[in-house]
Amino acid sequence: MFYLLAVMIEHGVMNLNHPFSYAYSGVGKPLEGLRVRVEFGHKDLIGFIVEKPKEIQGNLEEYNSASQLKVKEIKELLDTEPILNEELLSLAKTAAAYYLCPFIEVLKAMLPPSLRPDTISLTKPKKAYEEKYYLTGSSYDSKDLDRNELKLLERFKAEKDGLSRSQISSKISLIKLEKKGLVSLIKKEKLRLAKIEDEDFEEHELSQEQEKAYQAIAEGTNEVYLLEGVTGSGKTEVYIKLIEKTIKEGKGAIILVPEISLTDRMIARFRSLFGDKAALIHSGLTDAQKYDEYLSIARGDAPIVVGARSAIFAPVKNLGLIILDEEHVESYKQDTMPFYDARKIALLRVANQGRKLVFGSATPSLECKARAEKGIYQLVKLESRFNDVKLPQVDLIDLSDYSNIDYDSVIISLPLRKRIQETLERKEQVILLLNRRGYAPIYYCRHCQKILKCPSCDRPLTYHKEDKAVTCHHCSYVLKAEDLVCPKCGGKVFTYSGFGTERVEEELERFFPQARIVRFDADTARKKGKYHQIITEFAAGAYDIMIGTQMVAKGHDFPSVSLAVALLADQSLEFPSYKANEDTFDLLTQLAGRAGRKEQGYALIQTYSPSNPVIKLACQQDYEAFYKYEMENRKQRVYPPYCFLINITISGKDLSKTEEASYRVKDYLISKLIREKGKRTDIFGPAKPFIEKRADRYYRVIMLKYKNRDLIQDALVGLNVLPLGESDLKLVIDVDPSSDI
DNA sequence: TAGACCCAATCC
DNA sequence: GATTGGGTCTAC
Repeated sequence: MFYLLAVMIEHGVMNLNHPFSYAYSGVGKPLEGLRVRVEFGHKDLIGFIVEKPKEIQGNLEEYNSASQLKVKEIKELLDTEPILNEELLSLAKTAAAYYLCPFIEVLKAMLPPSLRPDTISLTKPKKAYEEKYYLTGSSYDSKDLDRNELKLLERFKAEKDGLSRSQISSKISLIKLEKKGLVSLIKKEKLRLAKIEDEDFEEHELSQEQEKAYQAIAEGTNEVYLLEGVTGSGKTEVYIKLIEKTIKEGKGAIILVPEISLTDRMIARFRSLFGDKAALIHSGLTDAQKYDEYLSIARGDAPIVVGARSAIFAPVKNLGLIILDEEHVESYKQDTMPFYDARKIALLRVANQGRKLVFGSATPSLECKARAEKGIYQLVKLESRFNDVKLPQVDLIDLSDYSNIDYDSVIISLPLRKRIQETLERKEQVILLLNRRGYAPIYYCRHCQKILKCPSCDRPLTYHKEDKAVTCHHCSYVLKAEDLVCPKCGGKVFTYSGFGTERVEEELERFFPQARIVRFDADTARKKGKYHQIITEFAAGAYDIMIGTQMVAKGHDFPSVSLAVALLADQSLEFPSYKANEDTFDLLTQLAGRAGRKEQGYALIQTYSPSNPVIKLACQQDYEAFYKYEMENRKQRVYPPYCFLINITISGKDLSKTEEASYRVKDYLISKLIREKGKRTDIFGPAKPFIEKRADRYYRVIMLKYKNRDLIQDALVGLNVLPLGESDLKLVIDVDPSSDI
């Protein structure tokens, strides 16, 4: 007798995305959900048992000769119990089908490195133990102990957490005490959890409005809620109360924030309320920490999970509530395999489970808001701000109006200069946003005007003055700015145009020599700990002005900021994505929200298009009006939420072969979706994406707009096994892409 | 004619 | 994804 196992192997490719049969005739019973070590071809790989093992009578040889397979015996069972519970296992299956990606890739995304069905998991940290001496006996006659032994015994009595060998100087007394059975060496699991800085939080009673919102969700019968509340309306307090209730009912909760940096405050707050019942999960933890946090969640020791995107897969026992804060933020969507969206996964996890899901936002995504309006989600609003602080007043500065511009600086207009000066005089802080790193985005030869471009990506290189380098922001290409030679004319003199944060910083230093200025972008935050350092120092008032990329707008609390400025709002508006309007509105709202946490603040928007409706609505801080405007826009152009999108990207090293293949893919889709089904599905492209070439590969995108996924699922599954001709050509499917380019 | 090189097939 | 094995090309 042996067990026949259906095993998925670790290679995350579509043509291996089916179970392979293996045999197990060793001791014990293999289970669905265990990892195994198997020989696949000629290599040892990790596999994952995906079905309930079948008992087969007779021996393996007989079985193999009866079937045409050459079933091999597995080499080893790697786990003693399933690494995923039933819910997560079935979630993985659903997600793999929805995102059209290999099942094993979803598992890898769900599990910490140490538990992944992946060869690397074998070398990753496992449980750590710590050996300490503990007081284990109590009956002794003090006459039998010498002075040193008694002294040591007293220490043991005082130290409940035990003493490690190195903490004890008198080893002889220790051995004597051990022999007398009074102390003994005990091996305990050591948790390598992330250190949380102690912070004091004042927890307030809920306001009437907050209480009402809490009641609506706590007593509602819906599964999904949208908690719509302006910045500063106190959504977090409502979350906390909901989680308290969930814990009291003996259930667990997950709360997601869009970025790792925002988990700091959240976890600190939850640890101060719930102690070690709150676990933290995000990709910035060490592998050991991820493993320990994961296990303490899976065991039920930590029923509350705080985290970024990947925490949506946390194995919370008896999960009752998921909260997704800042629901509209695009970082909930992963832009690499398996391209999942935490919002979608959250919806899958609450479906038909008697659980609740709360989406929170000041500017909900159109999809979410539309569903709330339709009554699919229950809409709960928070309309007043904490302490009744008024929303910031937002003013426009028209950059196309010459009277605003002093040619001494194009980017820091005259009215802006005045407002910064006034703010500094009041000893208040200023935040400036420019969504572009580096000194200048264009670097060109003074002699022949040739713009330097990345040889791999064909996009202009950015000049970084501080690093004395020109770099490509789409790949890792870097050139030293010294002794550069123009590839076209051999010229040696270069100049630049346009503005990046570095250059604005320099301008600010020129205009406000007395001000303390800090730059906050991926370049200055890169170094470890710098991110946090800049935020805390700025919040503590160590600087007067912060200039940075969009990370300055993220939900950090800077009480002394009274002026927030978008230096060039047109920048994000002109981005060729159907979401450009929404992203711009969100960014400007988010930025304005940085000003005036204590009392009314001000925001300034510099723009070349002051009559643009999105900019105007952002100035009025009118989300509802923006929602109506943009819904109409989407309806006209048929974009989500009026349809769903799928992007199919074909890439290759050879441009013409890539194009040829993409037309073949389109032909396939036409034959499957239009001719065969007779259903109307819109197929667009192949088009050149915004970044047509990246790291020596050319890209083409085909976009599908559809309304009913069931009707196109077969065709999509077929796409994954479509022969592309060249082995170098790649096809990637992105379901619900975060943009259409 | 060995070795390089490329592609398609196969992996249970 | 990685390897293999067979076919073809290439240099001496």
